[in-house]
Amino acid sequence: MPHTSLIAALAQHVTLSQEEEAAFLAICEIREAKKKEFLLHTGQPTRALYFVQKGCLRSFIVDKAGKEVNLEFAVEHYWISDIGFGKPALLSIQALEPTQYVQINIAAFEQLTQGYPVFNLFFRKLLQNGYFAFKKRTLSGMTQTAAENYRDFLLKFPDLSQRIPQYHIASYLGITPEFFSSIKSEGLDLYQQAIS
Amino acid sequence: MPHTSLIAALAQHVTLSQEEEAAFLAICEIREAKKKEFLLHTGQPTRALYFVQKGCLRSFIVDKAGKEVNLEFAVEHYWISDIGFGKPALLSIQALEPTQYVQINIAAFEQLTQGYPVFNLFFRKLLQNGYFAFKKRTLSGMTQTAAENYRDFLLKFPDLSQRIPQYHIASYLGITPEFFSSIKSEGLDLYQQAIS
DNA sequence: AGAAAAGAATAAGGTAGTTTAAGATTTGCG
DNA sequence: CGCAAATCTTAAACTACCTTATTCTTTTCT
Repeated sequence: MPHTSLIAALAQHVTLSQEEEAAFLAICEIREAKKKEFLLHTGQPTRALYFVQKGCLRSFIVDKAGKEVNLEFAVEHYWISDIGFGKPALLSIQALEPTQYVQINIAAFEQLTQGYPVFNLFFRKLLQNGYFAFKKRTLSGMTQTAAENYRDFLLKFPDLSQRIPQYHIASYLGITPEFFSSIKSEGLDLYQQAIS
Repeated sequence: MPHTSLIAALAQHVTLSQEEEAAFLAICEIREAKKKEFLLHTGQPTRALYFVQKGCLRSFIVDKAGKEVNLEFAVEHYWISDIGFGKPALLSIQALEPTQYVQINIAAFEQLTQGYPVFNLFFRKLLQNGYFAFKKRTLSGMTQTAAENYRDFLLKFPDLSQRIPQYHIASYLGITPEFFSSIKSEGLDLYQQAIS
């Protein structure tokens, strides 16, 4: 059952009939990305959304100074995408590990909503969730110190710090790898507090 | 025609029949808020979204230190809301000027989508737009200097700096009123560049 | 396995933005 | 109008985080 986790993810938001489920699966493509492979480059029209079955993807932008800034990580059972469908993508999306994912073409999805309106609701909820999570993280980023944000990261992605380079985490936290290294060596107590 | 601007805002996203338009207007309530009046308090269940016809609303949170952090301003023809419908609101929403707005109850809206599925699409687009705009601003905030963010603010809300206290703008930019005051006195040239 | 490349730690010096505090100016309101 | 409260400015001391540079460690590639 290659789609088990995907079906479970759908069920979180909507209840589907057998027929709807099948129609949805028909537009899903299972794909593999090698480590460092790009699924989307900034500036390309956004054509798909992605659901990670195994591995890890990141979304990021390049700032004026040419530095990459990580926005989101998507590990097992996470959705990820740029958002301005049709418009040129703000973000790039890249695999940080060999990754197995489901690709859902937006045009095909729009088609699908014609015949099965329930997917409008599904997509709406997905967007709401993503927007909510992003807003929450942004707010934390604005009002907390870097060490506190790191603690939040560890709670949200318990094993990810063992799987990807630290400079990607630093970038996600909005700090330099050097400063990240220094808060780690000082502030491990914060994490101890968090998990205890 | 008290709803002219609202209808125009709908038309940006979807094409509606007379009947659909009427059905939508039936669930809209026109309201007035006095200056400083709250439309939503953090922690309350989110029940509505708002469309500003005249005036200005802000959304904000209170951080751990007790300080208010402004997230979004909504002036004429802007939508604003918390996003985690049903869940306790992350944000508070408050009027910064005497404001005339349209309130759309979420439960009533959900009802409406039963009979008129086009509103699922509408809402989805509204969310996409909001998410996109928020993401864009957040990214700018992360990669730009405060003076550059201020310039972007002036371009997006040309007259708002004359209408509301400056400390609200400072809060929106994520800086203190004192530092805001200092970048203003130095960096007006940036704005001159921007509008020329 | 061994060379090359990528990543991590540490340290010194620098800057954007904060804090605190005081004074100046504007606004709201009886 | 006139006073009180709210808002804005300036400035000095301070802090979180950055930059650059060097060394050490780990991973990747052939």
